[in-house]
Amino acid sequence: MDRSGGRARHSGDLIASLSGRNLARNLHSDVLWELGLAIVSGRFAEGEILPSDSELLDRFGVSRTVLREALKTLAAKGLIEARARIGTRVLPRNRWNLFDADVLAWFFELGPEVSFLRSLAEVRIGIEIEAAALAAERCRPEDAAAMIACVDKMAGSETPADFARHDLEFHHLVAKASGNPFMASISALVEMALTAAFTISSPVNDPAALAVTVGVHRRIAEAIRDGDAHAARLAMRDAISQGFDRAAGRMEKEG
Amino acid sequence: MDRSGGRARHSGDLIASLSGRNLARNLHSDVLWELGLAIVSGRFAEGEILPSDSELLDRFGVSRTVLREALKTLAAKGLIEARARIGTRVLPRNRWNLFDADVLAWFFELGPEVSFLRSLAEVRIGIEIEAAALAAERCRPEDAAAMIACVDKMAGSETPADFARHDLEFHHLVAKASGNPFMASISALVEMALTAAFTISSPVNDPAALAVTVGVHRRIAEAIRDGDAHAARLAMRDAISQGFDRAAGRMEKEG
DNA sequence: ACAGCTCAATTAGTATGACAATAACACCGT
DNA sequence: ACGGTGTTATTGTCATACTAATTGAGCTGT
Repeated sequence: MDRSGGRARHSGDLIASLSGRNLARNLHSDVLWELGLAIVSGRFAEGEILPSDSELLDRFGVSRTVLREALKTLAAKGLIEARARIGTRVLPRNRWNLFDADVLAWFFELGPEVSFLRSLAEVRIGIEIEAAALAAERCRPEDAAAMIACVDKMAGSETPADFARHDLEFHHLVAKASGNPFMASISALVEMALTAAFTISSPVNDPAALAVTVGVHRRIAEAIRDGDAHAARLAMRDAISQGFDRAAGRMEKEG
Repeated sequence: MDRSGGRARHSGDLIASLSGRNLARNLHSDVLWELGLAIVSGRFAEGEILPSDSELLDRFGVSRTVLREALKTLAAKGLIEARARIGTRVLPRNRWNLFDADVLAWFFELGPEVSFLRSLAEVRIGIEIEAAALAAERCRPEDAAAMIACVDKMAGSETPADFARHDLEFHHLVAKASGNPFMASISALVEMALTAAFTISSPVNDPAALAVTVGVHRRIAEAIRDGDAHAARLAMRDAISQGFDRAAGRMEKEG
């Protein structure tokens, strides 16, 4: 119907741009996003059979090739499964690949609930605490120096976007210093998502909050530099839960 | 070449069966696996342009439809990116979706190195420690009872496969009790992968090791039942690192 | 009336060939 | 030397077949 229409990808666009993703404007990506959003939002419920090829063909006005490639992409992300004579079924949520950038973006596009953000923050705590501890044991002096420098840049940030970028960079440095590719991959994803959601509630306009945030990040960097895994754990937990509390508090106040 | 041939998916098959995946034997999945393995193994290096459509068409002897759907699936998993006139490029590893069941399976198919397994175990520690702590705070009495019952079944296991299944079930119960869908999703994936790798080094044939393993799992369940998040953390860390140490030790001993 | 079988209908899977859009590169005019 | 322009290779899209798999209805034999 409104295929050529509004194309309102608000938070999805933000996440997409943060992740360095090329928002290619090809047909199959349009269909993909529309179907992905419909599934994640529950308009196509779990276990439900979605319309047959020919009906979707009509609805989107694209060729079978395009439709099928979009469906294959959804299948690759674990959202659907196609079987002959049955149709294409929406898989239960526990089969979805929640750590896929697109799937996450679809959740955010729909205006994620606080419980969703909390779950994500909990994952972040688990992963990054461990990453900080590993970094304390493994990182080279120049890695630690880069972290300290990054904290200084955070302290000097003047806009929320600036602050968010340096914050992101800091956590990325820690993840990289952990020497664990999974840590780097997952924390990049989660941070990207949460940053998109939390940039609004930045501490840059509140000098006291800014000082606290910068201070706790400095504690992380110094603990890592000193090889103190235990202190690094504690400081990282503080940093993340503080950030979440601040954002969640503001969310509940505003909406 | 040997498209119709041996189809030797050893550890991949194990992971596939554990994950309840239907190993559909359609053409596009054959092409997908062959290309996926080639990329993960580095036969198509990061940043490299892989052969054009027409060349791959010849090589695999399939239609363009099939080839393109396989490529779209790889693109959905972040392994490749196609651009007109440029070709299809293998993306850098940090863009790969390492938490995809297929991608993990390809790594295991190639005989994962100890460092790879260690990285996975580290992720598991981070995630499951947090899951155990959350479970301690949130779970209902009947959840804790189910965990205790599961520990009993572990203690009574007689074959490595039995033990692995109950072990898996235990950690699944913890993840579910945490109330965090991401925890459940990621721990399911990681456990599945590590179980496939570690079933060999099961403690069932060593009564002393079995007692230790069962004991530490019982400590987890009891801490969760008592709402003691701190104790749950400690016990979970012990459980996972013990398991990894045992498996890694055996791997290095055997070759 | 029942059990089992066969066959038709439906749906996804595969094949093929054509054309459109894109972008690197060589070419040409200035 | 430079800037615009056309060529061309490569992916993107379309349309139309045909194949394979699987369900379910209807048929058949007992």
